[in-house]
Amino acid sequence: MGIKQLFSIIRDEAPQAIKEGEIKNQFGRKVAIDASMSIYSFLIAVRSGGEQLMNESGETTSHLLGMFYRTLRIVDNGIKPVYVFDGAPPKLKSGELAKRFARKAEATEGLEEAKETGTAEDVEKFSRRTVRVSRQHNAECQQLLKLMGIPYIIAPTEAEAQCAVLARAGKVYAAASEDMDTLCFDSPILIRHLTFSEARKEPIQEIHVDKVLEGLGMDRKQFVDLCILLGCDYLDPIPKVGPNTALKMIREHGSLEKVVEWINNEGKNKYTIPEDWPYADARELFFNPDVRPADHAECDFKWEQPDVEGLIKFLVVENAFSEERVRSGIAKLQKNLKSSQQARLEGFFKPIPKTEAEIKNLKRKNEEKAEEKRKKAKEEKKASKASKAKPKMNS
DNA sequence: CACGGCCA
DNA sequence: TGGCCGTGG
Repeated sequence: MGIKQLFSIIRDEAPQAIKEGEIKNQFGRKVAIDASMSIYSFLIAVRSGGEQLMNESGETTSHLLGMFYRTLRIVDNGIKPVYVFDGAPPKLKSGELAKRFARKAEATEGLEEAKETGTAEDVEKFSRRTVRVSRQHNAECQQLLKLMGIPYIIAPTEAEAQCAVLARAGKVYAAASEDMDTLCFDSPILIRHLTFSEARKEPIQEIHVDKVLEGLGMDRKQFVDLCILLGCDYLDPIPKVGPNTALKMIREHGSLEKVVEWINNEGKNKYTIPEDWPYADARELFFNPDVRPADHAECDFKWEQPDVEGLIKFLVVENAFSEERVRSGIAKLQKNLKSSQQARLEGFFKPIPKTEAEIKNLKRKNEEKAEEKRKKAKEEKKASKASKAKPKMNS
């Protein structure tokens, strides 16, 4: 899922595109978060004894707990999140792609089921693999966010694409996601690991798409083609094509059309394009996703006071959360909303006046910084090559 | 996953 | 102070 190995390519070929930092650096920023993806990871990770957390009626609460505490942490760091939910799965012209993938998903599920031998470990594995975000999970999280005063919007299709639209329009600073696909949808900035910088040791990464293209020496179309070649959500990968080959192919041939043509002729002894490989449709999904324009009313959002009684009723009464923890969480929401209003009043977020001279100065400084980074990165690359160190990197 | 409590 | 581990619902 997602684009495998894209991150390591960017790290190697366009290190200037990745800025690393801590969550404090994000203070005061608005970010768009792919809600459905977050919910999915909560359903998988928030467990006790291998089982999802539940309320007294036996209904899952893992997604609510994950979303509640993660959002609190984000807000507590002065970040203003807007959550974006998936709408319908993307419709392709033929609708074939979606169907094909639904079948494939069912098939793997069946396989897992067949393999299941009944040991506790297998059951747990199985239950994790068959996790799907349901309509109810989404609705409950939306209810929670509403009560928390945190805005959300529902995308026509893919949340990633909608996040990118918001970021491009400047309605948020960045799209926050673990999924590199967001870059294909042309979000200017992608923030990865937004939440787990303090908890784990890993830094927050900001990936700047313009720098990615610059470093790779590609235009956006070639970049998307590269991503498709690396294996996107919609298409099977081409056997024997890994990151190195994919990069080489796009660089040598310039486009997927040419790559396919080459494989079908000169390259046919080594590579085979999967039988059904509608790459043009996949590309179309990245270039013309079904999204709401940023100036649309549905893309208006604001942060509001939490509904204290509503939250107590929903989380404590209906879902067995600890009242004490919920109340202290609410206090954080109130405090941070107040302090961000205060900051605005005091002109903390006052836009920097951009006179000609200032812009020039800023540009010069950015150039210098970039140059310095490039130098440093080059040296680091040399050093790591010399020592043959293989940096570990997993998505 | 996120938190808090515990211990070195 | 920070790393580990149990608990949350």
